Amino acid sequence: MSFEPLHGLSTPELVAQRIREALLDGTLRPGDRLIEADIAAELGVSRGPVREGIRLLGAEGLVVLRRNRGAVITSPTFEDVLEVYILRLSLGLLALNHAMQLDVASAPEFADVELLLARLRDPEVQEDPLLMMEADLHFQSALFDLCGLSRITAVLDQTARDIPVFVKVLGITYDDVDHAALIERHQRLIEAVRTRHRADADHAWREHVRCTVGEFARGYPDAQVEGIFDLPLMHHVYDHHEYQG
Amino acid sequence: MSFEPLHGLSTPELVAQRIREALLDGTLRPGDRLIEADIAAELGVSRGPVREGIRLLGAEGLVVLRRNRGAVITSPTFEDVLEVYILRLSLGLLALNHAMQLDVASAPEFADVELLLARLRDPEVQEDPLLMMEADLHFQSALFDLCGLSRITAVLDQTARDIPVFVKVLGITYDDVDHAALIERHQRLIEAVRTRHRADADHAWREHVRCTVGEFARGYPDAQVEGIFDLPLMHHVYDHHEYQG
DNA sequence: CCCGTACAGATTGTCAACAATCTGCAATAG
DNA sequence: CTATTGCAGATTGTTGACAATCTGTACGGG
Repeated sequence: MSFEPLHGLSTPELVAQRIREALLDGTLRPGDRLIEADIAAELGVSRGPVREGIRLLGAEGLVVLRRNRGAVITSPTFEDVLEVYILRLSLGLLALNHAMQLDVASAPEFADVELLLARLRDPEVQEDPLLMMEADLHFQSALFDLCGLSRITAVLDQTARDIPVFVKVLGITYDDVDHAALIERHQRLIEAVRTRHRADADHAWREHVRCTVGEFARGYPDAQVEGIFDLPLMHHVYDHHEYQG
Repeated sequence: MSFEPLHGLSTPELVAQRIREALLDGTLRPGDRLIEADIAAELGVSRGPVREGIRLLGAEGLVVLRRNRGAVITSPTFEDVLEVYILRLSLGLLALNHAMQLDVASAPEFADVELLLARLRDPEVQEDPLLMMEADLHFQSALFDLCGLSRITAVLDQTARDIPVFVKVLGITYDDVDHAALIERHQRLIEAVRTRHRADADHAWREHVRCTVGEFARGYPDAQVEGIFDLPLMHHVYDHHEYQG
């Protein structure tokens, strides 16, 4: 047996999903307005759920909401992508560290994480860059969930939903990514978490973010990455122990 | 002249605000259900705006939403408070660091931050612990806003809204806080940002969070703070430069 | 006596109509 | 000719009614 939960998504979530898809296939583009009535008519529902769905996207930062003036698709810049990755770098390290303070290797969820990593090896997934990116983010999300800090994982998940849209909308090319290297990094990451080797986990996650952003920057015309990751995240510059007591 | 913006809050925001206030004065308590129709009747509006307001609180983590089953006030634990402060510690450091990479001392907003700090010295504010806490968080919010990273400040602001409610609901006592010391720390923090002395800013913010949490832990019966801030945030344990290149 | 089912009340989800607000354009005054 | 004002259309905000779903209780079979 083992059934899927019956209704996966509520109507507003479905609406939000549809709009995200429209962004990914280019039907909707930055600057476009979202008219509640039009979307409602198109999807065959009333304005209520559509309104809620749009608010969901607003909270996510995918659309800008202005009172009495409706919703407009955001026009993200490469700096937005950088901000998202700064968030993911920092909160990812928090999540990993806290996960390793628990006995996470023996948790049943840990097996799921490994399953999701295996999916990245599927040639069919590797075929489609978007699919690959989504599978990658899905893996990362499951890994971070192990820490059990719901606010932190909520923020991480939010950024994860933004990434594919931003990449698409900004026209970032990421076709020539080295899948083998990516999987190798993730393998090291997961192994570090299992054995609770914090230095390795820290290293692997930093490296992954650095590589991903570097890859994006390569495919993107005018990227200004310096001063973001190289000029350190500040907490790292100065020795932590200086501040004890 | 110079008028205030005419309508400050939308109806849903007003509803959310009212519910927060009800939590702060004890009218609403953890585990209580929020019935849309009841609240609507009480506030003299229809269910629509009330529904939206409740969703706002849901996104904030103040209520738990379950499909078709309504909203229930969360029953936070002290660990929730710790998670919030871990987030604030980490993201605060990011925000400060990025603010100092800009020429922030000459920005007009910087003067506002100093004004908000001055408010903490007002004896009338110091009288009321809740007022003091809100003024403090307001100051911090303005300070972090200087970094110009909207996603990061959005998360910080969200946690700031949670804190007073969590403290009240958990029955945390914080009456005997040393106001002078708090202001002194903030003064050092603001000075460090102005002079772009990153080590000092880093130190001051860490210390503030550590003191605040320590204060809460003192007034709270069974607090388990160890292993959260002392077992480091991970990024700090290992030298950053080890990973360069 | 225990378990599963059927119902009734309560509550959320959805809808379509109405009111309030905004935007752009045209008319008007200076 | 430029700037302000007033309007019409478009769109969001709000409302009350209706539909779908959930919760708890009472009933009936085992």
